[in-house]
This record gives sequence, C-alpha cells and structure tokens, in this order.
Amino acid sequence: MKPKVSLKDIAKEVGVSIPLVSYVLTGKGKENRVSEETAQKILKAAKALNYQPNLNARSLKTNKTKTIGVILADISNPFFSNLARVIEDEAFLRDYTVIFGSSDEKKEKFDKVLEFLLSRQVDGFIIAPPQDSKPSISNLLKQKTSVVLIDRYFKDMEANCVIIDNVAASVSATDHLIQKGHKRIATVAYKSKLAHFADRCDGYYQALEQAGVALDEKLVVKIDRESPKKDMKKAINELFSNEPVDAIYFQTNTLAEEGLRQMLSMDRDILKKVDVIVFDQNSTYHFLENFIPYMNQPIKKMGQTALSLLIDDIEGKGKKYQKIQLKTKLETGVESEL
Amino acid sequence: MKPKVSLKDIAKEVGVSIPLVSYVLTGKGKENRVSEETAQKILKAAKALNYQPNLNARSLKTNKTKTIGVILADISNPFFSNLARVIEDEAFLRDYTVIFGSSDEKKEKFDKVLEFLLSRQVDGFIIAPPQDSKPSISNLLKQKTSVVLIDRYFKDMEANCVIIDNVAASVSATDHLIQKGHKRIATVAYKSKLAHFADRCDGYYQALEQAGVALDEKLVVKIDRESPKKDMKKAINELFSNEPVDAIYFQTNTLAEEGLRQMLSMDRDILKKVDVIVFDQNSTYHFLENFIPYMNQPIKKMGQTALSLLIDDIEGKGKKYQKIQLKTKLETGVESEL
DNA sequence: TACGTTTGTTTAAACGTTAAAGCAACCATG
DNA sequence: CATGGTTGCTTTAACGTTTAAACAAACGTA
Repeated sequence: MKPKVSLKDIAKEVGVSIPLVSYVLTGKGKENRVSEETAQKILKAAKALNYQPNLNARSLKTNKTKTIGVILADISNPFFSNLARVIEDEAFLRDYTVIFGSSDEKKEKFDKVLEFLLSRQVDGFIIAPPQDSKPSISNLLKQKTSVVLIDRYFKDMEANCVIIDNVAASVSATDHLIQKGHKRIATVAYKSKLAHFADRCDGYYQALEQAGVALDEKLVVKIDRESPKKDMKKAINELFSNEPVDAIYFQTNTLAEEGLRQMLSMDRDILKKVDVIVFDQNSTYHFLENFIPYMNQPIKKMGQTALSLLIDDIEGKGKKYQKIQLKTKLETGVESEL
Repeated sequence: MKPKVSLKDIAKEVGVSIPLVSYVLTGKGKENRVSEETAQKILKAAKALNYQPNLNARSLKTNKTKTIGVILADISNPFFSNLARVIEDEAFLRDYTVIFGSSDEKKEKFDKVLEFLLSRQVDGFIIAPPQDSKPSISNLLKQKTSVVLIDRYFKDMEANCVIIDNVAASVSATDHLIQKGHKRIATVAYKSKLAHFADRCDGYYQALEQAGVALDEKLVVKIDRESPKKDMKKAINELFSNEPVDAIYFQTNTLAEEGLRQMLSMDRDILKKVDVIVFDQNSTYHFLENFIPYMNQPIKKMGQTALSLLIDDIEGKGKKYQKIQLKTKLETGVESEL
C-alpha cells in the first residue's frame, strides 16, 4: 500500500495549518474565512497529491459513517437482488456506502445481522423485516435510529416505510381472474403473520366478495416456508383433484415458481386448463407457452424512495415519518419490453 | 442514539487504565501480563455495560478495516447474486464486512467503483473483472493490495484467482451434444476478450476437433452486450434458416435465457427439434417440457474459496499467489433436488 | 490616537482506539 | 543486601480528522 497522504501533508506542502486544509476541502472555507488565495493553493495541492480523506478518522470525529445497513430477506432472491441493485446504485450516486445482510426470514438471523450492522455504526437502515422482528425494530426506533421499512410494514408502528398497496394489487389480480369468468379461484400464499401478506389475502377476499363469489376456504392455500416443496405438492394435488380449480393466484414469485413447476410436471398442458396470475416479474415466464399475467412492483422507485427517505432522515431533513404507498401495475397480454 | 460506551467507561468502572481494558478485550491480556483477576473484572464490566468497540477508532489506529470490497458484473444477475450471497454469509461468519459494487461489465464503471471502495479503505478485493480492467488491477497489485479474482482471470497476471476450468467444461458440454450424434452444433457466446470466455470457445473448438467434426464458423455466434436482443434475434433466425442446426450450446445463463425465449417464440416445439445445453443453473428451466442439461458451477465453493484466499492474504498468511481451478458438473437427465 | 471589528490564520482539544515505553513493587539469587 | 528479573500496572504518544477558541494584523470609525 502506498503511504497515504493526509491533511498534514497538504498543510506542509502549502505552508499552512491543518485545520485550514480541512476547512477548504470540506467546503467550509468561506464560513471559516479562508482567503480565496490560500483556498486555491490548498485545492491545487490536494489534487496534486491525490488526497483521499481518511473516512475512519472523519467518522470517529463526526460520529457519522455515511454508511447504511440494508437487511433484506435473501439477496439471492430475484426480487431482493433487484432491489439491492437499485439501492446500491442510488447510494453510490449519493456517496453512501451500503452493507447488505440477509435475514432468511428468521428473527434470530435478523437480530444477528442487525447487531453486526450496528457494530459497524451505520447511520441508518433500510429493512424488509421478517416475521416477529417488530420488537427489535421498535427498539431501534426508540433509540432514534433512522429506519425505513421496505416491502413490508407493521400495523401501528410509526415508522417510515415504502410499500405497495397490497390490498389493491391483490384485488386487481383476483379481479382479473374473475373478469375472465372464473368462479373457483384458488390463491397460494405463505403461512405468515406479516402484514403485507395478510393484505394480499385480504385483497383476494375483498375481490371475491365484491363479485359475489362465495369464498371456499379450501381454495386458500398456505405454504410453510420450512417445507415449501412438500406443502406445494400437497396443495397442487388437492387443488386439481375431485373438483379442479379454474384459476390460481400465486402471491409471490417464489411460490409461483415452485407452484408452476409442480403443475407442469403433473400435466404439461395444465396452463391450457387453468388460468394463473402471479405477484412479481419473472423473466423466464416467457418460456411458457401462455403468457402469465403478473403484478409488477415498481422496484426501482421503491429502492430510490426508500433511500431518499432514509438519507433525509439521517441528515435531519426528515419530516415526522412517512408511509409511502406505491402503485403496482398488472401486466397482461402483450409481452412488455423487459 | 444511546451514548456509546467506550473503553474509558469500562476503565473507570473497574478502576484501571484504558490500555489494560484494550488488552483484555482484544485477547492480548496474557501477553501484556494482565492479572487473571483484573481481566475477569474487565470482561464482566464490558458485558455489563454492553460494550461495542468503535471500529472506526480501531481502524484508524490499526489501518485495517476488516472490510472487503467485492466487485461483480451485476448483482441482479442470478449467478452473481448467488455468489454475492455466499460471500456475504462467509464474511459474516468471519466478522468481515462486505461492500458490493457492480461494474456492469464496463471499465469506466469498474474504475469508479474501485475508487469508491479504495476510498473506503477496504482491506482487499474480490473481483470479477470486466473487459479492459487489467491495467487497473495490475495497479492494485503493484501497490500490494490484496486481490482475489473470481470467475474470470487474466493470462500472464500473477494474481490470486478462483475460477472453473472453462476449457474442460466447454469440451464436456460440447461433447455431450456430439455424443448424442449431432454434427451441426452451434454455440452462442458474448463478443468479448475476457479469457474465460475465450476458454469456453476453445473448449468448443477442441471438442469438435477431437471428434473429427468440421468447424463451421457460421455456427459460432458472438452476441454484442450492447444489443443482445437484436443480435440474438438475428442469430437465431440464421441458425434456423436454410440448413437448421442440430444443437446449440449457450455459453452463459443470460445468453441462454434470451436465446431460449427467442427460439420458443419462433416455434413452441423447437426443443423437440434441437438439442440445447447451457452454462449455469437456472431454476426456471423446469418450466420447459424438456430438461435442459447445464454446466453447474460450484458457486458456493467459489465464493468460500475466494474469501479464504483473500483473508489469508490480508492477514499475511498468503503464499505467493494461487490460481485455483474448480470443477464444474454437467447436470443431465434426472432433475436434481434444487 | 485609540478602539472595536473584520480578516486570516494558528493552537488546542477531542473522537476511541492501540502500541511502546516507563515504572514501581516484589521476588529470587549470589 | 545489592542486583537483576519478573509481575502488574500506568503514562505517553499516535492514528487523521473536526471544532472551538485564541490570536495577530489590518481596517474603519470616531
């Protein structure tokens, strides 16, 4: 490693004291009455020596790290890796560093990652909270840590969050199937207490009710994350026994993927007999003969909004707290340009 | 934010000097002759006060950040997001922080990200280098920065790297198609000067030659990253005009995805007429009627090995430099448990 | 001519660590 | 009983910043 150049070196070079250099290079030259002349000299020397500030020293002094922690469920899940990418890009532009952690939807892992990030003194968090993580997050908020929830939220928690309107999205998805004349519409969800999943179920119920379609509890399938394959197999088998369903609404991308796989392995032509609609984009649905309508989440906007909200909060520009709900778009029919 | 507790607080609590506390808490108690008794008191107090070391202060002093920079092509590409996940997990276990950056396969973006990470004083890098990034990386090495290349490498560069045996993998993939009796075997690759891509092409050539199959240059398709859809469309059209091919070997997951999409939109039953083999796993190939054989890369092992190599190097345990080549596995036939 | 103000700079202190050197008290040894 | 080596601790200094306070010189005003 090269011997790093510090403020000291520049100071020596120009022949002034260290603080003066600091003032100029952090843009506080004017307010500290540094003469234009020396300011120029300092800037020139800094450039010549290729000065790079020591962020550790700065953080030590200012108690700000310009780093945010982002805890998602699993960064190898396409939805989250796309989100991660957006956040990474946006943070890069704003000169913030991002540290990612995956919770794997487990409270215990979540807490470990949280602690890890806290020990790194991040300035704030963007979090897609897993089930049962509410107390940990309340704790953070109590200590005035900047937090923005993303994708998920908690009822009765006064926290910044950026989510979609899951109820509306779900109503619209279900409605799409109803409009096609289906009556026996199943939905596949995760067994979870998370509010946004509950909302998606609610949307399904509401759509059915509004359309005057009787709810058949047997058509509401809950998959356990611990045994997704097994549960899905059982579910698909049941949905297609005796009295087959007309349509299925999968509430997440992972559910859809596994569900479709099972369905197709049972009957290659199944998509000719049953209509399917899915939450989230998946580029490989194009492999299927029939286009599968899906609920497109505005991932880019979600990530950007969350980061803006967070940085505003960190830098003290934040209003009270905001719950931002973005719109989803039902993609149907024509293949969109990816 | 809570008022953070520091070594000072513990020292005051126990009634000893600050360095003593530092010695004990960093496990250097013995070698600094701290008595067992006071050591215990210090540990107890640290726990009671829930002491968390200030890593910035430590880094400032030690010039180590326990942070590594990981530059991949695009973290939203499944191959890289899986790799990222493995590295994240492994680093977490070893108490290292990871900062990711995506190069988007562009030298300019790569350099920016590199600079960003350097300014964060990372201790080392894991890099999947894009084309033309060789000079930047040579520079790093010249300054004795710890670097491990992953997935890609440069000929004639003395750098740690963890890659697969691309030639062998490619020979084996091509051979698989030859064994099935095909003669007109096309391959689709990216237009790129990267060595690992060249190796994959070489493997293809070698396999053909060994089997005594004449090479037809028209069957070697190079896709430009700037216009992948357009190029792919043209290529697929040509491959299936006049004298259709018997089989196609796609050299990356993204190529395969786009290629298959185009093929299927041209003819739903195309996979009954042409054999396909692909580099990299993709969970949604299961949507297809026919199983598609693929080259499985040992992503987990790649990530873990790269991190181990890097940390060894950072902590001075590194041998000269190592080029580690892992084996791929041709997955064919029976659907494997994902 | 004296005096407050402005201008441009320096000095001092601090952030929380770690590393080296210093220092007393005790012990064993010849 | 002086000598030298342990043992257990403290003091000092430093890492590279930022912030506040101090200061000297020049200036404007009366």
